[in-house]
Amino acid sequence: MPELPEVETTVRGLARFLDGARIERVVLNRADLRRPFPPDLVQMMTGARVTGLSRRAKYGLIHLDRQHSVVFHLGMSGRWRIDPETPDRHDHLVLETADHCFALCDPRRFGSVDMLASDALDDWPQFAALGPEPLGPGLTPAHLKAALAGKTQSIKLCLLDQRIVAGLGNIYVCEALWRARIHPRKAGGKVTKPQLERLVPAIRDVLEASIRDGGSSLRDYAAPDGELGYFASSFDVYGRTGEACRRGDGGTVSRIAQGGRSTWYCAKCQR
DNA sequence: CGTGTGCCCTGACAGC
DNA sequence: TGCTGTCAGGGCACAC
Repeated sequence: MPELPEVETTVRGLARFLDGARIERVVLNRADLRRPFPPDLVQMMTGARVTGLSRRAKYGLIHLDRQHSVVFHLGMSGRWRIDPETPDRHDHLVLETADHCFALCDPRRFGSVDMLASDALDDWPQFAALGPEPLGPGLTPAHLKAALAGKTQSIKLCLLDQRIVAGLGNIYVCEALWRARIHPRKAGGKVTKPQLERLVPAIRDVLEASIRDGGSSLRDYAAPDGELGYFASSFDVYGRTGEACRRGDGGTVSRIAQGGRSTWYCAKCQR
């Protein structure tokens, strides 16, 4: 499910019921996802109070009052189910507070759960390698200009590289390139300055719009099996093979493969 | 170094 | 009603 907006929405949804609560019970239903669960995860979380939740790139963080933070990644198919009515065979980690139950469900198991000292999060290799947050002050045309300099790789694949910008995935890269009218096959190093100046707000706008959509669904988040997904109706190109370009330029949305994944774009307006 | 490929895993859907 | 093939929001290990 998750790119940055979905993780942000998930973290906000979890925070509503988990922030400040004491974790009374922790159940692990298997030993690993992408990686083994931390060996001391259950012991550290059981009885701990949650002091806050946050997000970095596509990672969600649960901060505990024991100088440690639990870091989760939802991979391709991960989601948190709040107060599920029935268990799911892919609920791998389950947390219980006095009032609520939280199940980390991930059928494909591409996700991960790690635990780190809260004051050393920035040193964690996975975090240290990340580029700037796209919604923070670090994402500027100048940053992209420098990060993309000399790149022969396509701009599509460059934007999926979490070292260049942190948190974009396949959907929102397609959407941002469409908004900025940049051809996905254009070499990263050859994207012009005017294009970069369009790309930065395009990235911000598409992420912020999606977070707003997610936020509007938070109202029902506590519903049994409440689930946050993508808002496909709001996509302009993703998955729209053969449809008319929503810019109204007479172009048609094409689908190509890049790096083994699909890209959708309009050849008429994206150059 | 930068770049390209394949794999991890389950489930949904199309076509026969 | 099966089967089979393809594809899916991510990231990493490896080969060149």
